[in-house]
Amino acid sequence: MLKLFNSLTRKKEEFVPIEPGKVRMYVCGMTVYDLCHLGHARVLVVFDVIVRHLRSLGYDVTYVRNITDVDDKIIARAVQNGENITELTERFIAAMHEDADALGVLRPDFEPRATESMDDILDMIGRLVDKGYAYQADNGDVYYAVSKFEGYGQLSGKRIDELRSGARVDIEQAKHDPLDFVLWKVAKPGEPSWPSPWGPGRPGWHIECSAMSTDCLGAHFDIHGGGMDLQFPHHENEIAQSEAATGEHFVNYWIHNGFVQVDEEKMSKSLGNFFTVREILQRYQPEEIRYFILSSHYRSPLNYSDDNLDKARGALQRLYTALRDAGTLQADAGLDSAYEERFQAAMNDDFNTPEALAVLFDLARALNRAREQGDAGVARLANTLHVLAGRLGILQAEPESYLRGPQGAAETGPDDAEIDALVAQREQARENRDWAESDRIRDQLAELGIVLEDGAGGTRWRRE
RNA sequence: GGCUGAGUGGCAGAGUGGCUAUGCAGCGGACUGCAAAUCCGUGUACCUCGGUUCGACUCCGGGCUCAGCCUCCA
Repeated sequence: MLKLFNSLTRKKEEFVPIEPGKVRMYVCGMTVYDLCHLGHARVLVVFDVIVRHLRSLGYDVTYVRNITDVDDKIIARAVQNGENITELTERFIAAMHEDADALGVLRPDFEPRATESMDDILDMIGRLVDKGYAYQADNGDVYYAVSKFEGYGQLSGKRIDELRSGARVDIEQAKHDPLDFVLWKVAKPGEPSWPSPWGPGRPGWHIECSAMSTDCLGAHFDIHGGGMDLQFPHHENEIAQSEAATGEHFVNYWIHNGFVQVDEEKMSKSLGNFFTVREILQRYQPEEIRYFILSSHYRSPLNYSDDNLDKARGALQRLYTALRDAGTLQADAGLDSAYEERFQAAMNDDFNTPEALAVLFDLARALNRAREQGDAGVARLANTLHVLAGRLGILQAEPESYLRGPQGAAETGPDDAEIDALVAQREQARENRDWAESDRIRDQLAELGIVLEDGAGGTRWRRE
């Protein structure tokens, strides 16, 4: 039985889908004006693992993750670069896909874009205006009247009067209430725009998600996710828009992931303390980033440091070593039910990936022990490790190729052939019992970051 | 100020009202020409002060500290 923490109720609840056997899930994706940083990577990986787990439970999952491809920042960046917004967004969408693919993130079933959803957006704004939840202000912008929506503040645990008293002095005099937010922005000269009953303009940020999620999944769906910082106001506003427009309950379960931090501080663009996925990929393998993300619970803060990435590398080395030493995988060897149950129990407990990883390590030890003792269960344990790890999207590479490091590492150090040659040379020395020469070669390789392992079947090597 | 969440051993990070988390690092042993890898064993822990309880790191209350949201943000 799957339990998950619902931000709406702030409680762990049993998951019950609206339609038996099916899950409809929407996650707020990126605004594409720059490269993905580790915070974006965390959202991608966390919800990827959630989808994988739901599917492993047998659910037919429809996963939607949108792309925001028009907003103030995109427009500003495009102006700055002297290009149109489509050139800019296409470039960063491609970059995001590259990063997501590298991290082993499966593509969502639908990836709607704001600019391709104008009909749905305009339709929803129209309904809100018709029902009296929205108004066109003197400056031409269309606003949502927060005071008209009764449940406002439930998701974020905020009270309307407190929000209002704490609200900053608004520059936008056109609003009737400082809490009102924009649904449609009239275009200033030179800005990209789409025609609408309220004049040419572009959608506000919140309305696109309401429109796209409703279009893809219906007015009422199971799970809506995103980063913790979207809880307010973005998701609060989505609820207000969608429920006012459709008259239906919007979402049953809200899932919000915690932040990536640097030195105990949120990683963000404005603080300038962010690391892009590509920067990190120059020094670490993608799977190491993925493991690092999964090594803490999705709602906990995740502190970025080289030390922690190094630990992810060490952990993967151990798991891959166990798999490598177990020999060729046999997919028909079956699963060890005790380990599978423990693993699923961990994942069913609000997607407890650290606990699930601990099961993998116990499995690795059992596997190593079985192999050393010549037990018959090796193939089954190895297969179990491989399959369960696959549900987290790790350990799917050829162990030897992971342990020998990426091609990138070969560019700065010796290539595989050179290493093989030195290893062969050392093998010769060892046969002659020339330990001094043997150790000299091993030390030489060690300085290049190559570690040797002498085993019964010959010498193996890996990059540290 | 309001509202969330968190404080676990050298580091990272789960969890539980009484019973080994797990990984890395450390220590002892096995294996090895020596190593590495692996296996076996092992040490160090639950912010603080009260309360509940036969018994609390785990529940309740106060305090302290930290992070986040309240403004664009994953």
